[in-house]
Amino acid sequence: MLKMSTLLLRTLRDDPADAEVASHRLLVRAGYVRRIAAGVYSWLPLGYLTFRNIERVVREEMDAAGFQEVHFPALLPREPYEKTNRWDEYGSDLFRLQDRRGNDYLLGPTHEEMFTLMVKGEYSSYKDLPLSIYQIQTKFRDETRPRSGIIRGREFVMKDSYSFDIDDAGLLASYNKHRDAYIKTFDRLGLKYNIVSAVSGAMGGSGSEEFLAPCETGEDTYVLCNKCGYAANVEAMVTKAQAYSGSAPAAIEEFDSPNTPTIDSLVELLNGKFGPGHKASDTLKNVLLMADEKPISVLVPGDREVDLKRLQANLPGVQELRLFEDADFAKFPALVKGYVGPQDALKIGVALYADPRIVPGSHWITGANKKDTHARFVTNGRDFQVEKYLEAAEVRAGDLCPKCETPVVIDRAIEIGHIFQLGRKYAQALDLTVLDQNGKSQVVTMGSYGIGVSRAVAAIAEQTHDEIGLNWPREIAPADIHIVATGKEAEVFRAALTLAEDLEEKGLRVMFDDRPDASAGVKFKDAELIGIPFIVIVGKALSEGKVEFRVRRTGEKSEIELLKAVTEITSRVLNS
RNA sequence: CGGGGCGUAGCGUAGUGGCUAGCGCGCCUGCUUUGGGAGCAGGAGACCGGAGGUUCGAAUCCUCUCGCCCCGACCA
Repeated sequence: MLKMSTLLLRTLRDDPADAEVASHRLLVRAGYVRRIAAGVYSWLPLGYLTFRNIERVVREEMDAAGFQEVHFPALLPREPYEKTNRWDEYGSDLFRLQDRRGNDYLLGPTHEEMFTLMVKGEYSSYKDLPLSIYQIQTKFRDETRPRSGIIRGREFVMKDSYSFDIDDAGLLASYNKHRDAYIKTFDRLGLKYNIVSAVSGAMGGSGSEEFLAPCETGEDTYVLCNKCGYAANVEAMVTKAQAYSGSAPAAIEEFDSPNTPTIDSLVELLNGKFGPGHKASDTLKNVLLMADEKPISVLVPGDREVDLKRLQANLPGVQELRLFEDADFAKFPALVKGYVGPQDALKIGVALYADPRIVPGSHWITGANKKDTHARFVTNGRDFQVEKYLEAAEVRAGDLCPKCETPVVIDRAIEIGHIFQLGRKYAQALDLTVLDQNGKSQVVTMGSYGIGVSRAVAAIAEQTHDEIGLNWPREIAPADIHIVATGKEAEVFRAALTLAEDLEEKGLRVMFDDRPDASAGVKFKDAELIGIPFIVIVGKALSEGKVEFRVRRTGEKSEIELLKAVTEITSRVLNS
C-alpha cells in the first residue's frame, strides 16, 4: 500500500517554468519525474511505478509472442560499431568515452551489432532459425535538441527486438509476428495509434512501419485518409497524379519577364501580359540542389515547395543533400538564378528529376535560362526529358489519398514504435551466416523492432490527461484506487485504513492519502493531479455509513454503503 | 548547428547602479480550522548560474563562460 504520509512525493501547485508540453508539465507537477540535465530525467516513486507497469505490459506481450529476453550492457566497445561503420556514421549523436587505457567505448544508441554478434556466437545452422530476441534497455543518444520532457530524451528506455531468418519469407513472417505483438501491446497500454508506412531510408531494407500516437505535441507529421484508413509518414506519402488530358500545347514561346525572380511576381506579370486566370500552379519551379556534390534539378509545380526530407528519403544512396548556393551558381553560368528552366538541363549537365505531378505531356510556364526571360508551353517530353520521377514536393492537407483519392488530413503524432525489415546489412557486415539445407553458407536476414518504453509514459500522459491532471488507464496507473481520508477524526482514518487493507487483500493496488494535516481540498486536488483511475473518499458520509466513489475519467460520483464497499468497489474496479 | 528567450531559496516569481534581496507556494513551531489548494503568530532556507571587469558601491552595466527552454535543421 502506498501511504501518502510517507511517500516520497511533493506535488507542485505551479507549472514548472521549463516545461511546455502537457505530459512534461503534469509529470513534474504530480511528482513523477524530475529533470537532471537536458533530456535526462529521474523517476520518483509514482513515476517509476508507472514506468514499470508499461515495461511489464511490453515484456508480457513480447514473451507471449515467443520472443526471448536477453540483456546487453549499455557500455560497449568501439570495434563492432567500427565494422558496421556506425562509429563514424552515427556522428556526434553517439556518446563516446575512453577507458583509462585510452580505448574507445560508446554508450549504446541501439544494439543491432550486439544482437547480431550474440547470434553469430551461438548459432550456425538454418535449423536454429527463426529466432526473435529482445531486451529492455537504457539507450543513449546525444541529440542536438532534446525536447518535450521525456518524449525525446538523451537517455531513454527502449525495448528493442531483432529477428533472424534464413530467407525473405521468414523475415516477413517474423515481421508480421512483431507487428501483431505491437498491436496487442499498444492496445493494452490504452494508446490510440495509427500504423503508418515509413521510408526505410539509410537503414536499407524493404519495409518499415511506424506506430504513431496522434497528439498535438508530437513531432512526427503524417497523412491520414479518413475514408480508407491509408496512413503514411509524410516522407512515404505517394502522390496521386492525374494524367494530362488537355490538347497538345502550342510551340514553346519565350517572353520578357523583367524583375520576376519569385513565383508570385511571375504570376502577377502573367496575368497582366496574357490575361487573368494564371495561377502559381501553372508555373514550374526548378529547384537546384547538390546531391553529394552532383548538381540536380528537381521540378515541382510553382505553388509547392520541395520537401528536402521527403526528397532525400526518395533518393537512396545520397548522403548529403543541400540547396544550390551562390558558389554553385557560379560554377554553372548557364543556370540563371530566378530564370531556370528544364529545357537545357541535359546540355548543362544537370540531372533532371520531377515530382510526379509534372506528368508527361503537360506544359508549363518556366524560366528560359536567360536573364529576365521566361517561356510558356514548355512541354514535358517535347521540350525537356525527365530522367526520373521522385516524390519531392511538400505534402499538403487535401492532397489525394493514393488508394481511394479522398483528400487526406495531416496530423501530428508521437512515434511509439517502429518495425523494420532490416535485411542483411548487419549480418553481412558482421559476417553472420548459417548453413542451409544444402550445406551452403547463407547470410542471415534480420528485422529490428523498437518500442519507446519511457516515451510511452509521456505518450499515454499526452493522450489521457485533462485540464486538472493526469488520468491513467488502470493497468498503467501507479495504483488501482486512491483512498482519501478527510477530516481529523480518528474514526475516519481507521475506517479508511481498514477499507484500504481489505481492498488490497482483494488484489487491488491501493494508494491511501493518510496525511493527517492536509485539508480535504488539497487531497482532492492531489488525487486528481496524480490521476489514479478511481478515488474513494472516506469522510463526511461516514456518519451515515457511506463512502464516496469517484471515477477520475468521467468525474462520475456515487455513494456506497460502507458495509458493501469492499465487494462493490472491487467489482467496479476490476470490471472497468 | 542557425534563430529566439531565460537563469534570483525546493517550486513560481518581484527587483534598470544605493541600506540587511522582496513576495506567494512548499517546509518547521504553536494555536485555531478541516468536503475543494485554510487563518493568525513566529521561524529556517539565496555566496542572485560561474569567472573576470567597470564603479565609492553591481542581482542590476560590460566581457567571457556554463546551463536550461522554445522554433528550425538534425534524429534505425
